Amino acid sequence: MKTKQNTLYVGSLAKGLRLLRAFDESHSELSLSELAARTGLDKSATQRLANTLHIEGMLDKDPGTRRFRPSHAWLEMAYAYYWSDPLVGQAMPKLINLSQDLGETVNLAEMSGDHIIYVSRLPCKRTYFAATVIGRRLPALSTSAGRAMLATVPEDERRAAVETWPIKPFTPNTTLDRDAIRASVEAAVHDGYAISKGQMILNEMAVATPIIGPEGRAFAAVQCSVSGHTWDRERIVAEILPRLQDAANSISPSFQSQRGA
Amino acid sequence: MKTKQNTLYVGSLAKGLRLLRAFDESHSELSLSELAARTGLDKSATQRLANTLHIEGMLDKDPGTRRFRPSHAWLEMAYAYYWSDPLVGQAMPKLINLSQDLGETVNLAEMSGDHIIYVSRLPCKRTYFAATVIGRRLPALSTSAGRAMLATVPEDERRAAVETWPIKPFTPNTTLDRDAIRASVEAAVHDGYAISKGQMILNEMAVATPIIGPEGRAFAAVQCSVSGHTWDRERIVAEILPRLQDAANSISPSFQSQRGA
DNA sequence: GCTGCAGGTATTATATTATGATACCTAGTG
DNA sequence: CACTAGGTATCATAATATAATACCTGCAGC
Repeated sequence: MKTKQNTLYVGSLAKGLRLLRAFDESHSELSLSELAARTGLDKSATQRLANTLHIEGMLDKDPGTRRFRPSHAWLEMAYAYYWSDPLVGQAMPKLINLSQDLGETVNLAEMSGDHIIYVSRLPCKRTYFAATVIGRRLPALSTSAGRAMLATVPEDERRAAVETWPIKPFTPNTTLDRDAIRASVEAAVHDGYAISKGQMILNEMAVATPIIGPEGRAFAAVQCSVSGHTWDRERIVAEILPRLQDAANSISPSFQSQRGA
Repeated sequence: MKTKQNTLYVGSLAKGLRLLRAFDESHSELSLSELAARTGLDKSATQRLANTLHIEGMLDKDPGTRRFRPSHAWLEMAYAYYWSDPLVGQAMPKLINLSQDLGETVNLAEMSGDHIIYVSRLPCKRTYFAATVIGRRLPALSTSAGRAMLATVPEDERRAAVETWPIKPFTPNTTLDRDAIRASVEAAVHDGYAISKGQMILNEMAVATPIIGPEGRAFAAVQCSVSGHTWDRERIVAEILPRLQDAANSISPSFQSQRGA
């Protein structure tokens, strides 16, 4: 193992985590050999690590197919996360009120490197599955929430982000032109909110307002998703935005603790 | 390490997982020494393992306080879980409809050993925080969902569960008398649903109907929580139950894959 | 019904890797 | 200012993870 030659680094643990990360949206259950292939570990290592994870209750194993799946422990981890994130506790009641008030889907997103991650979702209308579950990470530049947050950081940093952060097409309409993205972000600087259309799924519209943190900088945003068939920009600004902003502002208290190293 | 003397068991990985499990509801951020104390590992081991988890992005570290916290990766794990659980995809749209229809909080619970775990929650009214986040595990015998599910298993198994599964007081009204619990479960056998009152929090009421699986046995339930101040048993049966049952029945298709070893 | 193969399971000798004792820093307290 | 608690770094040691290999099992094709 030529990786991290550090006596404070436990390779076996890191490899075990690689097994966990092998599961995602399109790999929801994996056999031993698939795990080995996806992690790049050899058969023996995979066997030992997967077995350990199974014994420890992190992976379920179908006795018939011998395939591994994430266990309920993965949900318990989300539960523990929630208690550790001071924002969620503050925001939850206001988000519930907001979603009931609007009758539309309301989300809480946080900045996570150059992505955003949905921390809480309150779906009110049926949509596609991925829009209803928490923990989804999306490129910040392609989301209204990400742009609304970016709008609160200093100009140089903002520009750098628009130039370098990753983007990739989700729909034929996903904006891949960084100039267009910059325009959208700068509009958000001016307006204090961001609206996007069809970035993640066709005909979906989203509006987001930042939750301002300690130094005027946002690490989170409240976002509302609606159907582009029944809503347009004007009506969103008139009917949704005011209440969205009220909610975001009422959450804003001091969130000193920034995450990461 | 006298544990699992098995060559297919990687101790370091298991120890790393112990660190992760050290975080919970009442331990949302931990220092190195607290981690060591809670896991029973010595200082050096804790240091190395925590450091590894930090490098791998599983733990955030506050640069000021040097305390560790669950990272966003913990939410991503929930996301991966959702894709692996066939029930969630089936149930979600119906649950959304149901919650909008009722205007009350709707939950999806699954059996997890002798506990239930909330897999999806759609809060409609403000309640206490723990009732709004997924991944919470509760003793099955103390919940309407658990009792509704138990009601679908063979009699001997059911009796054994009522006798032996854990219970503990959450409120002064939590039922600790196993005879009373048996009565409640047997009522659910007869009625096809379970109603509980004040088990987890004072004056909260809950009604649950099982999602019937392959051999007539339920591994999941749809549950609705309401305030005991504004609802009573009769009104729940009259107004909530029918729609709850419709929802549960419409989900029921074949869920062959049972979890665990 | 037999053969071959893919995928899962079990064993073992080897040395790489995790270990934990100890020493060193740093910041906060009395 | 001295003291302490808590975090960080180092290192010799052997315990532990490793990966090669052999063994099962069940399925597909003949």
